[in-house]
Amino acid sequence: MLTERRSTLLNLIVEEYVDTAVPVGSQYVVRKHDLGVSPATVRLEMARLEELGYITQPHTSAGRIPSDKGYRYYVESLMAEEKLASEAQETIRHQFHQAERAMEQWFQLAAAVLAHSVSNFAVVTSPRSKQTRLRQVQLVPLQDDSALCVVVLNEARIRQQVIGFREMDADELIVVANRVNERYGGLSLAEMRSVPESQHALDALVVRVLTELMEQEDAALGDVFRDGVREVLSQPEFARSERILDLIDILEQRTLSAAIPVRQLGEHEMSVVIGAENAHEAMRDCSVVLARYGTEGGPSGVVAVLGPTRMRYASTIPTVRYLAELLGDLIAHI
Amino acid sequence: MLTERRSTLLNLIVEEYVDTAVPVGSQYVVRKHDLGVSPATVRLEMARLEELGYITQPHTSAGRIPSDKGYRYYVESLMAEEKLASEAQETIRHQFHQAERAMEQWFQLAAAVLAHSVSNFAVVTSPRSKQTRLRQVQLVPLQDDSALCVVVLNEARIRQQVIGFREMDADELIVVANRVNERYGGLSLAEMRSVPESQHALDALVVRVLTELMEQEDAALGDVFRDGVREVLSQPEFARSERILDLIDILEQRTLSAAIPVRQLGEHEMSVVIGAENAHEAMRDCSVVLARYGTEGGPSGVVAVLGPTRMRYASTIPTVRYLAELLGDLIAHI
DNA sequence: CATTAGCACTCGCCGAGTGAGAGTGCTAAT
DNA sequence: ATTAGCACTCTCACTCGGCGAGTGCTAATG
Repeated sequence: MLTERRSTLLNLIVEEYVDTAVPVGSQYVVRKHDLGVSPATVRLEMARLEELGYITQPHTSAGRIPSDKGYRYYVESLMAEEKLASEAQETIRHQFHQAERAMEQWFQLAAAVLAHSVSNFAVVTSPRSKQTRLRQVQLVPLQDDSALCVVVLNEARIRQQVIGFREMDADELIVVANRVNERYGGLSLAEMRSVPESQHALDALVVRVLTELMEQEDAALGDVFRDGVREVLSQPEFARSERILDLIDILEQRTLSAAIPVRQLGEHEMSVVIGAENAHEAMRDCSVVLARYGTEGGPSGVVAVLGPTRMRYASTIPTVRYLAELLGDLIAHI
Repeated sequence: MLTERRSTLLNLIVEEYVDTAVPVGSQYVVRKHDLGVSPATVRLEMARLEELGYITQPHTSAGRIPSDKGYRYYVESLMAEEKLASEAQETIRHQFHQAERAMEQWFQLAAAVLAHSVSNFAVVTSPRSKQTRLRQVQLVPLQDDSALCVVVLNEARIRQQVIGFREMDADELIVVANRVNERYGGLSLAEMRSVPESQHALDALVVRVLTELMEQEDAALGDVFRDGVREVLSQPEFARSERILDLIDILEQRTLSAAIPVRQLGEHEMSVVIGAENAHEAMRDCSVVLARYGTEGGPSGVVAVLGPTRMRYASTIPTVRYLAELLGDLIAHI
């Protein structure tokens, strides 16, 4: 625990630095917010805070900047979460009403809105539940020897796959689809496997495709929607740096799931990962704020923001939380 | 037309500069490729080429670099297209065989392969034909008052939309879907509109959703797959520049369709847009190489590469062409 | 004992100055 | 038409010094 004075000092340093991106000096602190003490005293306290590991100097004779530990302390003990302005809430809510129908767009929209609100990179995954279940299969004839297999899974997930056949006709496809739906509709992967294999060769073929596909689904996260590369890259810490490229790689690729530690996140929980706490090398000076959204036990997804460690936690965290709630409400109505 | 000597000189300058990104000086040219002339002569010719607008100097006492006009002349009259090494072809072909089944992934893969092959940003759009046609509709019950409307269009395009009903039961949905399929299956938007409206309220509702959706489809390009932000941003021209951000914006957003002039591109044609020929301000020193792929009169999509004007046209163009052919073959087999 | 004034010291950040190198254009000779 | 020679230009990299912000230490103070 820190003494009262050190706490307020650390608080000041974090907020000042987050605001300006300039190392904070003792005189500046005293001048701007008048604590009743002199710069010298502040320096003493700063030296102490540095020994304890909460702040560092980029070089001798520069001001202090918060260390990862300092940010962590700030987030956990000092920060006063800024309430989301009700107008902001209204704006966000409004944008969602615009696109009510096309569910696919919700998540993209969520990512865009979030990225814009917090001026950083945002990620939203579509919700899914622990177990994939088959809802319905449809076989659409393409050419003489192939058909499109349209698979509807729980949570309105849709997958498609081309299947090649020896020969077939359109009517038979309907029969096959009906049989498969009857036997396998509503089942999870494990349950499907316990059903004895059909004698009909076509059925078996379709089922094989289905199980393969559902295996993949069970392993994967939801679809990932991102936005805000521009926002995060206009932050001064990335303006002139080769690390940008590594970061872009992370943001762009599917490596994303590695960067964002979704797994260890319970229902309705929030989590903040700061700087070197990140698994990924290139994210040493980034932080991630993430929240799970969704219904208890039902399908759930993730909302996350990625930015420099020097991030406005006090407003980012509530915003992420708000969006998670919003998405939770939305999908509850499906 | 340029004299023979000036042509070869321009050719040298372009290829040298493309390779090294360093302005090309007279002495260097003479030393490296021995034309039978002195630097002074080369300088004279260069001065002439500059007057004619094919090359420029970044500043007095620097070497010359090609202007947009110079690149254009190179592409149209000088360039010897490098044949794609047959191993490279094999590698690419091989990667496609890996992912034979999941058609959705083809285009993403194509973009990735292309971006990697040419070390620039790549875009691939999924194929679609001039007119959207309805193939089949499926209604999947979600809750008591809503259903998922799964729409299969031509070229195996799938769209989904949630529809809310007053009330309904699962069996009725099947009946509705069958009726709609019977009456509207295989029709284009225009044709659908000429069919008199159904008396069944549910049918009409579904049809309304369908037409709305197909309108959007007709207006939009295919799905867009991109890859290679990293590649293009590691090019030296973007390494230290604020224009990166604008460029990223273009690459990321849907503005993309504005950046890539797909419209004025006939079947099986290729097109190269150089520097200031681009509509977009931020793309002043970028070039785009694009090709249409697909079957005659049938569905078609676009393959494109975006990079700095200083791009290896001689290898990029054949690579783009090759990928277009490959994708054309692939989708011909659906 | 905590606080503070005073002071010497340390760095990073310009801005000016400099020399080297690469490249040019011009002129006069071939 | 070509080319050797030369003066000139401009960038780049480097150095040097002053400025300013900030620090840590010491000694004086309440």
